[in-house]
Amino acid sequence: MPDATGWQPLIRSRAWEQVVDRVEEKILSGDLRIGDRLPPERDFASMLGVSRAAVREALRVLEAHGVLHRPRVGTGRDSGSVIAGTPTTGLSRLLRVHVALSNFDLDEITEARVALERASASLAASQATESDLARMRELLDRMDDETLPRDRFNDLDTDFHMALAEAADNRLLTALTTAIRGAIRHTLLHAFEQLADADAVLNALRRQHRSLCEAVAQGDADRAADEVDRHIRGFHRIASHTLNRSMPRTPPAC
Amino acid sequence: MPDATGWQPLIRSRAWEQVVDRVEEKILSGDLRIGDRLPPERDFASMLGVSRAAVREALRVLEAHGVLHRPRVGTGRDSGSVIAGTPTTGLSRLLRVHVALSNFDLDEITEARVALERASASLAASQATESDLARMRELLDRMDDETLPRDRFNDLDTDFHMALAEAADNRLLTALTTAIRGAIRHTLLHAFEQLADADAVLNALRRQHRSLCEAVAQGDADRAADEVDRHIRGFHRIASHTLNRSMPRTPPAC
DNA sequence: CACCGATGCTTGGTCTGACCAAGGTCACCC
DNA sequence: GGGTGACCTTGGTCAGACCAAGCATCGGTG
Repeated sequence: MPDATGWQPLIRSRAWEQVVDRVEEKILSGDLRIGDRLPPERDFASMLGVSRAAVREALRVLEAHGVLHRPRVGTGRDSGSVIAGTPTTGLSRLLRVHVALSNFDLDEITEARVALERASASLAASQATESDLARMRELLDRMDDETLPRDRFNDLDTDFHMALAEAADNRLLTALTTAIRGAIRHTLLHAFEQLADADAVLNALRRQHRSLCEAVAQGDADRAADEVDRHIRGFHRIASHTLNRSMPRTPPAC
Repeated sequence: MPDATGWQPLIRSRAWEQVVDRVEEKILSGDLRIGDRLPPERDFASMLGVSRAAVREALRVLEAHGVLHRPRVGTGRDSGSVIAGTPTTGLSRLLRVHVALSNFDLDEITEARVALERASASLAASQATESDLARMRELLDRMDDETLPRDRFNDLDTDFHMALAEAADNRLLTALTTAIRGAIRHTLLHAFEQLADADAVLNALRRQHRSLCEAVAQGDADRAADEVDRHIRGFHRIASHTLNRSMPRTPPAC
């Protein structure tokens, strides 16, 4: 929106920004696809008429967004900077740090998780394959181990929810679910470790997972959505209660 | 997951990655908050024992993720790199480029939109303020203008959906909705411009918006969710049909 | 002929040092 | 007192250099 005078100051875009834009243009227009290679940094720099440093800063941005693989040295077939298409890592990192900056609190995240996972659950119910179900059941079996350390349980829990998202066969839902889950991993783990009545809670989680899994297997989309909804909100209630007791206040800024 | 031998190759992390990690640690631990300043690049580099280039590459990554404001030169109060907390820009850019890389197709995106906006709509229905409703109605009034160019209509449509998300008072839902909408802005605009029976479609959209807005105003969460669901799926059906006719195939890779 | 090691090229990772431009500060001069 | 110009700080950019890792090639050795 222009300001009152209709004029706004020019923002000179920096060299590396223009490099990012060029690459993104090529991707948007379909010129660059997953697996394609960008020119070597030195060549690319001279092609674009900028310094190698500018190119490198641009490549770092693209890599951080999951657009490029970690570059490899040498002359091999996949040496250099290769177009990737792995949004999850960047997405997760981005969400995690913004969660830490308290742009998003746990209530908001829970609400979004419920929305996304309800959708995953009902899609999964209508189209999960046998191998999807087998994967989910295998994870649940491993979670039944009473001697499992908390962090392993938490990781398996994460894997289960990711398996559910994958069963929905929707990569965006999967990526968002994975990213959000990754972003709050530490928070959840902390909650797990502080649990007052841990065994009861863990058993409740196991029962809810089984029941969700059953609903998916039976193809009951509505029940699957409701199960995952109750499951997430239930644990969130316990977790936020636990966390509030152990960290009553965030320390004030200096 | 470790490989069969239980050993996996070390991945030496690069200098700039360690810088990013340091900054993120400080954010995760609460040491750095929104508005705080990082040291000047030169000082920061010598503090961390790396070159200025490494620091700069790290700052670019953080900036791309919306963690830092665009740095300002000079000695002013907000000169240098300031912690930001603006996830939407980075999120949108990230999603857009991954949409272009066909990591996500329009069906998947629509499903995710429906999931997120159903949640927004029902939350909004239960807690929208008068000013939220006024904002939404004002946008709808402006969309009634028959002479509006298609791109303006599209932008107002976007604004309406963002206003809905904001009425839900959940910043994560808002950020995700905005980012996804931004990622498919061009696609939707293209669909708008290719519409066969444009007036009929636009009028249908207007009716659906009004009816959604009414449901929110009446506090009817379930109806609001269903309205937005039908609205999004309906337009998606038309849009994908239109787009398929105008661009029957993506050209094969060379 | 098959195998293997040395050598050299390509490529990313890093650092140093330099210059420019923009924004602020402050002392000096009218 | 007010303007103004010198100076400092800070990011933006570049050139050039060196290192280490990965590959390819070639020549020697069995």
